[in-house]
Amino acid sequence: MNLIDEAKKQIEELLNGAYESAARKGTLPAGCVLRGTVEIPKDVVFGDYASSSAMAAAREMRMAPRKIAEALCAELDLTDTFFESVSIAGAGFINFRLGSRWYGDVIRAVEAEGKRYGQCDVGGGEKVMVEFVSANPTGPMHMGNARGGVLGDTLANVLKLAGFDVWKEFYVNDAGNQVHKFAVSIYARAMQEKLGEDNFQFPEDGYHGEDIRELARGFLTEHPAFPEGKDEKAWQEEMASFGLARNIPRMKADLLKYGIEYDQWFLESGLHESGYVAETVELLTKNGWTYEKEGALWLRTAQLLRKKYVSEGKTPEEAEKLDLKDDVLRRANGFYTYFAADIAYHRNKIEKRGFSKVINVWGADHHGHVARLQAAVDGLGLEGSKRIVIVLMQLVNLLQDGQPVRMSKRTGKAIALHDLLDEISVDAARYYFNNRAATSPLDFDLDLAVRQDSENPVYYVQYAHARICTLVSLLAGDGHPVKPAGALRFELLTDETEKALIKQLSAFPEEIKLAARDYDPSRVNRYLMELAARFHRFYNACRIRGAEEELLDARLKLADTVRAVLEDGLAVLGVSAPEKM
RNA sequence: GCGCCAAUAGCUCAGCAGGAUAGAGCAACUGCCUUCUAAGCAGUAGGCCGGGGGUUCGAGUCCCUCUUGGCGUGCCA
Repeated sequence: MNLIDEAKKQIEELLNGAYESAARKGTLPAGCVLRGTVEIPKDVVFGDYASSSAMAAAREMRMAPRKIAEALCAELDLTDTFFESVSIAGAGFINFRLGSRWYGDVIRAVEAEGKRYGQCDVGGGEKVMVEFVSANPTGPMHMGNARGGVLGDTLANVLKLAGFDVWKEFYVNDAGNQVHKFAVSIYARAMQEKLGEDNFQFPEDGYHGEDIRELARGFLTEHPAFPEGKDEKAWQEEMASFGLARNIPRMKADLLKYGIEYDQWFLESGLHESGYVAETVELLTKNGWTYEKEGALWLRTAQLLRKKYVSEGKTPEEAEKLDLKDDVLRRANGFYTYFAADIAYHRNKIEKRGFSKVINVWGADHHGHVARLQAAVDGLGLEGSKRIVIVLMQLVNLLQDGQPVRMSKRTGKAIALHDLLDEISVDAARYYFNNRAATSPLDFDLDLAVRQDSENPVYYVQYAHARICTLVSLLAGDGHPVKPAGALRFELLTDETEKALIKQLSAFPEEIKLAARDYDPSRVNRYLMELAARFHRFYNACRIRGAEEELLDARLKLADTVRAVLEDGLAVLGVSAPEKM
């Protein structure tokens, strides 16, 4: 149950009812509709909830906001509501103060719903896919992949709680140009092993990383006859398969260390082999969106984009002015581009597998691709602009000693994921990578992340959980087990820290809802920080052990309720909730 | 050139379907453990929310413009 929603809804109903009777009595003009929002004021002196309806209605009613507020308040009956008092303040805010019943309701709701507390049904069982990381299997994963992995996995958890039917997928680019480069690179290293470093030229645009040398050596161990018996091309093909067969399980293992598991690892090669890419391109041709030029087959991306922009509200003149380019789908050499495969892949997601929404976590450097992909899928008649959601993630700046470390796959300087985990815990990594909204760049300071002290905010949250666990078991030893909520007197919880803490408990379902709406799981981090902070404040202000019996029981229950929500919230993040620290 | 994203405390960032006196963490300073975990709490200090216009009863939040930074603009993926 979302008690914040309930409270807001109740205020709207109260005010609408008050307006109707005021209009009947003639204290307010009839025929108006109350607008304005209900929100939680920053400062509790203004009450627990505030409505701006009176100010919003001022113009339409031709009355001073405070006069409107007074007329509304005169008609309010708070009997049997969450609220005990109402007041008018400032320019015409109507401020509501919660009665004690509401606080008990929150704790009882968390107990009654158990693990379901925090869930909501905005998803309505809608089938959605979250595709994330999808790193090239031609080399080790780097920091950006780690962030994407944590972001995607956490987002999937949030969407599940919000009532979506979530499928997690990794798109394996095991076809196309970069696999060719991969094969050529291994081949060159293998030849160098055989002939000596200086006697075989390594391709300039090849992959220079040490991992390629290792793959070459591994290949030679299994194929001592190399380079005899087959031609260059055949060897390279075999090397590509060999390398992918090594790298893909390695990526799976690395991600699993972060607690990231996929429902499916989807192979790009399958789309090519089954003819699905060719068929998709044909479909675009049939729809009139392609043309041939200089031996290649082109997509009329510019035209598709203009159509998309106009349907999204731009005027045709504005759209015409944009400098847009078409894309190649099939090269002059007969091979399909990555773009063609990607269009086919999204057709597969939407048309073949029936996902009503596909959410892709991409690095911000791919942003130029977003609208083009959506427009292309529009061209297939599959509502790409509506169904494809791209969460753009700003890149990770790796810092050491406060100085940026340049990362480049080509020069092989990428910091590998499994190395990172040797340094810091999974908990710290998962919290750290989810600590910023995807839209803001993330500085990853190696020296800072390695520190296992209170510097890292994850410990602040975990500490609150551990503190409560100790407390609960200590009191159980004293003969004070946590009791069911039904028998407890929560109206005894009158301290400001107690009320603030309960209000934060009530916000959990709302936070999940907003995190799902904005595709922003980092909200959960901030929520938990605040919950932990309010607990620590309560803990310092209100003693539990030694308090009078009924108060002790109510406070202990409150603490234990916080523990449960911390545990569930940390679970969303994939972070453990330790009982001792 | 064009396009996307950003600019808030010394540092890193929240706050953005407009609301009251702009918040947190880190860093600095002052207090609080004979009583439930001090990985904690309380307090002090720190801000023309990049500049300028506009819409509004009301703008950090929306619109325009300028400045600065990141990224993109491949028959790469």
